[in-house]
Amino acid sequence: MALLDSTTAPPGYLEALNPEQRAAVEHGAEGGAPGAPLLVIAGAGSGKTNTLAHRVAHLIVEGADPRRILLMTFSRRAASELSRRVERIARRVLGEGAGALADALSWAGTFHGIGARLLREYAEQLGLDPAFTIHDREDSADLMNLVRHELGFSKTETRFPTKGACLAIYSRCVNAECSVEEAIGHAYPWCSSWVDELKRLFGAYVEAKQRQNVLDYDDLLLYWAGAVAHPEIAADMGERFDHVLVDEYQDTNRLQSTILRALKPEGRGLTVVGDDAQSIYSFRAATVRNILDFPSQFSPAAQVITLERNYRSTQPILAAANGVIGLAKERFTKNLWTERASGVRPRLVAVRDEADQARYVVEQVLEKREEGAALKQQAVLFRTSHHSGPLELELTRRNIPFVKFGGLKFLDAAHVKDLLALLRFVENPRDRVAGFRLMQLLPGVGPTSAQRVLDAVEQAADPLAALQGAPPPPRSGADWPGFLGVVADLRTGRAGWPAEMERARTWYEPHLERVHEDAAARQADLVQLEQIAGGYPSRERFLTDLTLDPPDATSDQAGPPLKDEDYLILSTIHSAKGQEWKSVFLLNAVDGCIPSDLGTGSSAEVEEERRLLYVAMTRARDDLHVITPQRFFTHGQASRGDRHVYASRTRFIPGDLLGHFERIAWPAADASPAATASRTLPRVNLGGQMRGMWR
DNA sequence: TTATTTGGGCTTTTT
DNA sequence: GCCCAAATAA
Repeated sequence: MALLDSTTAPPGYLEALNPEQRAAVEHGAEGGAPGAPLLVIAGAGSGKTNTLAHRVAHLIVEGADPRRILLMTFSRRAASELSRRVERIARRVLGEGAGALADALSWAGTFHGIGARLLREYAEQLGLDPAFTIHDREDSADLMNLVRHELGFSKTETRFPTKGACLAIYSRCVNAECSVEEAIGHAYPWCSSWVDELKRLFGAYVEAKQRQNVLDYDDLLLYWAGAVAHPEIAADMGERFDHVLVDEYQDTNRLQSTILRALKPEGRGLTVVGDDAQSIYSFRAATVRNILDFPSQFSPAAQVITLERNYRSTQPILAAANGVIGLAKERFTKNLWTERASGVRPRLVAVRDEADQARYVVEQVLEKREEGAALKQQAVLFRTSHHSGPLELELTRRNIPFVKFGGLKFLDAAHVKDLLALLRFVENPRDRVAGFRLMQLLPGVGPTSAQRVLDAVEQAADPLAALQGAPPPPRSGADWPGFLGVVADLRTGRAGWPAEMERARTWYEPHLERVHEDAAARQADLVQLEQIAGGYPSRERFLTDLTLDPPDATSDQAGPPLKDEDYLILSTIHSAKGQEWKSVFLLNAVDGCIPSDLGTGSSAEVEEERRLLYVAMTRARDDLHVITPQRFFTHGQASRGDRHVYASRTRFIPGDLLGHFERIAWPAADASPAATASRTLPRVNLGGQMRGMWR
């Protein structure tokens, strides 16, 4: 590789890198000035984060201004991890005075977070009110539903798509930059008779958002792309950043690539990093074309550097993972290799049902802990959030602390949403979804009278004055002045932030007690929310950051576990991206779960499910347990019912790959009739049976 | 007009 | 098991 012929010895802090990593770090970095575009194909466990951190630190050491570096990652967790590492490296090279440098790395975050920041900054030029509030997915669905009702689509002869389906189609149009017809495509065939209505609905949805001064997730990218479609704005924005680095590029969509190209048309100073074998977000319109087509978008073409040496997993684990991805229909990259020899193959564990699966995991986890592996070094991964249900029960019963990533979030709880709606309504009184939710908390106020008040508010030049002056809903009684009072108090901001959280909570608590039976537990959540609020400088920052980057873990305890506490990690495979653990347990490695029976429609979907299994397996450093329960109890029956179906090993581990695994049955073979019986029963189609239950 | 009940349809992954 | 819409009760 021509890049490697640098004649001078590397600076000390680059010595630990292998030649390819070093090439990626040093590419076009002389003097810290922006160089030619670079694509780094980084296989799983190939030291990607480390390389990226070294590249950023190296640029700074060479003289680049950290305030002029834009660093976009997939989650803010990844962004702060990266910033921390950059700081550590820079500090080691530049000495203690470097502390301020990493703080200056202020443009590190997700695409959506950076978009929100830039849009507020450029709001005036773009004709936006900088006080816009941001709707999360549920808020967006609620607004879509309001518009759907207004247009009369909720009572059509044949059923109109649900709010969730409408929003999903809309979102795909925006993110994939395609038409409604294309978005419906094969993913939503049952909606194809509604194309004209959907277009009308989407038009009205956009108008509603604009009247209310709210943006949804997609808007953060869409308005950003719209802004940089104007060359003057693109030039101005692009010039603010000498270097633009994007992580997990395989999971970006067309809209994001449009933004990047507008910011850096020549590709100068542009670095993207990713691995097409780990592309698992196509349901969010991510496309591997972004990474595959990147080099040829520029002339001369971008330099490509491939990292194939894996530092994470033992050789047997890697062999099994390579075997799985080797069966993929299309392969664009490499086989990973490692020097981490081991005689222990990954385990393929057959258990009778999900309860045994949970017991197996607990037994193994405790055994590993006895051997010295902290719980935090061990993770249990699964395809969908509810797959961990039986395990969570078992962990709770055995008093083993755990934290779960993915699936339902803290913020999705009704009481948390209620309180946030109040803050958002105060921040932006035109936000109809917030107001609508809020007013209906008052006894005697339903949809009709809430709408009436909101109509008055929305049209007024001064919405808050209009609210205070609006005729009270007839049956709202003394609660109405109480509501107006809290809104007025919070609006003046006299109490200051975060003290106003307490004011908000005091107002909400009586309503909480009336509406919910388990008020005590929910109150604890709100106290916790108040603590989180204390970490933010203002109400606006709190609301924005919380919607763009919600706390993504839930645990069995009331509060977040303390830093020094030990707990087991439970995570969806999607949320496990970029992470690694000493031991990994993969639940439900059976057809119907992986691949999900919903994801077997097209070959592209099946291929993505295969990559999902690959991602899960490559998270493991030392040992990997792939578990296949044979019997699933079906839902929709009394808890003591015994209706069940049988599942077979995932199609992604066919017979010829079994040699990569140590196959065991657990509990160790005994003569119990159930265990024997299950092994002699025929294979059946789990997905088909589950669907058939509802026909 | 609001609150509650009932019946039918769908059920993933997330910024 | 959850969401939604229509029906029914207060």
